[in-house]
Amino acid sequence: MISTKQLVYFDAVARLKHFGRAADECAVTQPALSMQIQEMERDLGVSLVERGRTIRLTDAGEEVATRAARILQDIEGLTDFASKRRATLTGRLRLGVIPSIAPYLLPTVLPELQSQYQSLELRIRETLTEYLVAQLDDGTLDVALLALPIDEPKIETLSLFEDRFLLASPTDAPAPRRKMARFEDLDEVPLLLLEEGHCLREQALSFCTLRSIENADSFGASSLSTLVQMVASGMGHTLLPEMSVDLEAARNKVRVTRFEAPEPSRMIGLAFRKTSPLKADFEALGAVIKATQPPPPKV
Amino acid sequence: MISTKQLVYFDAVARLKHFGRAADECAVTQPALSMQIQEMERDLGVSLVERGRTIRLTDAGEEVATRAARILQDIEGLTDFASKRRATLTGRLRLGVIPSIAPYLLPTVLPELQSQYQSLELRIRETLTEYLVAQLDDGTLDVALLALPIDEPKIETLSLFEDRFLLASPTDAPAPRRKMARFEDLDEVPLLLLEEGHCLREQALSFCTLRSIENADSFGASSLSTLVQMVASGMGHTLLPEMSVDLEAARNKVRVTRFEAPEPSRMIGLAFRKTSPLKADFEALGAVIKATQPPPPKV
DNA sequence: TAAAAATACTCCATAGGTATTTTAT
DNA sequence: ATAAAATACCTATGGAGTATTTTTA
Repeated sequence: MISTKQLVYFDAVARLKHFGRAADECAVTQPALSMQIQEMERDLGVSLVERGRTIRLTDAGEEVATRAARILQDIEGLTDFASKRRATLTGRLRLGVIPSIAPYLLPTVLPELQSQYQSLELRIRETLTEYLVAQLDDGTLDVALLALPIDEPKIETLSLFEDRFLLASPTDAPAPRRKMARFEDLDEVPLLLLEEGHCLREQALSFCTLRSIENADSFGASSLSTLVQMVASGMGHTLLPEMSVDLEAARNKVRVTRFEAPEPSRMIGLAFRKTSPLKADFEALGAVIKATQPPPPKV
Repeated sequence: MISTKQLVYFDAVARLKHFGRAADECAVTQPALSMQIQEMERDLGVSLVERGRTIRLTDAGEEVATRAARILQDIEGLTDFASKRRATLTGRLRLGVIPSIAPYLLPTVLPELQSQYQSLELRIRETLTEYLVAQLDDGTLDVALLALPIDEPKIETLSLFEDRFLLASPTDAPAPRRKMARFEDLDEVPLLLLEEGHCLREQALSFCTLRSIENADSFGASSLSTLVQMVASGMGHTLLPEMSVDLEAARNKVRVTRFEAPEPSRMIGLAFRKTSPLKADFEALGAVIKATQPPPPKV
């Protein structure tokens, strides 16, 4: 089969009409180049060059030279493309985000990403952890931003930062006895949660005592926004991730209280196939996300 | 630089999504193929394949696969083109012919060539030997059909057949004493010739005695047709190449007589640069021309 | 005779093979 | 546990270098 080397050598001969100078341009000796041209003519079964004191391309040689030049351009195009892709976070990146993160982080993260990585083409998909993991698995997603841990053999994760849970209560509820909330406080009141499937629901429940679990609403809201509105209307209390507080507490009248140490929290991180060769890109992505977050809480 | 081998191997991997089967298809072992793919990724500086129990192309890998497939197609196109050109007498052939041959041979030769070599693209140029040789020399002509010998260091020739000269006389001239003409007959009559530059003029003169040369018209006709018309109108005699007799004598009233042995003749042949790699094609061309000629004279 | 390409030969890089290990599921 | 790719190591092909010959103009 015709090699790129032969195409390069022949292209030089076609342009310079001189084996010696073509060899110089290709940084090889004249016999080396001559041999490759002969081999190429043998492969093709056609004379490409008419040799004399001065050389000339045959009619077939002219056509082959044209085609060779085009092929070499395409190969250059290939390497150029690759050299652009060498930089981290370029090209298409399919990012999945869970619903309890997306509305709070993306508004700050996306502009930052676009400004730092102009050639990044982000495709965002927002759905539950379960589906994100399945899509990572079947290759329809490159990376997911969600709450850790993810316990899947094929999945590797990267921790980014802790996101504390705060207690959200109706403003018309009795004023708290302490400045800081305690888990036992939940025993006394109805607890509102997201619907089944949201990891936030399970995480919240994991901090509760048996009593408070019995208080939990078994229907569940379909979004944090709805949940906060329910709290504001006095239907009960809930746990809110800190990243959502600015947005959700601002537009609803709810009282937000931190818990006593140890404060409950979720770990936010990235998940991706452990076979993915894009780990470096995901680390860069993680750095950008982390940078948009306020500094970690002082203990 | 990316080699065609790497493109072939990667194309197989991209299609089959399996190193082992790709290696089979390429008739190499799996490690050999794996090494080339790794080398290609190193060259490009980009991961192309995500390895796991089952493999997957990266986004960059998909793009590279598309480009690679196209490049491989173009290389195939190149070799296909060459394999078509492998046959003799295909593609462009620039053929020069002298004026004293063209009108008599081409009408039979060209249809025969076209029927035997459909993919031959003939370009015909008709001019004097001197210019044909110069154009062979500077590469604007591939081969010329003319009268031999040609004495040029760069030019090689191929003899095809002898073309006898016959004596053409006005029908109103005194009836010849013999059935066969003799050179001395020319001493008695005015001799008409083509104008300067036509090899036919020099060839005719070379058969004549000093006496008959003095009879020669010093102006000269610009074509054989004109010359024969001049003979027909009684202005003198001339030598006609046999190949022209059917056409020229038929439409003019002239008496045509063969010479006694040794009959004067010219050798018709092909001329081309001795460096030309198309000699095989010229031999095929010569064979076709020869085949259109009547069998050689019996001695 | 001079310039250029072809040939002869030698050497080394590397592609490819075999055997084995590592990795992923 | 198994399938698949990576690694280690070795061999051999062939690409490239030097020196020389042949050919063309």
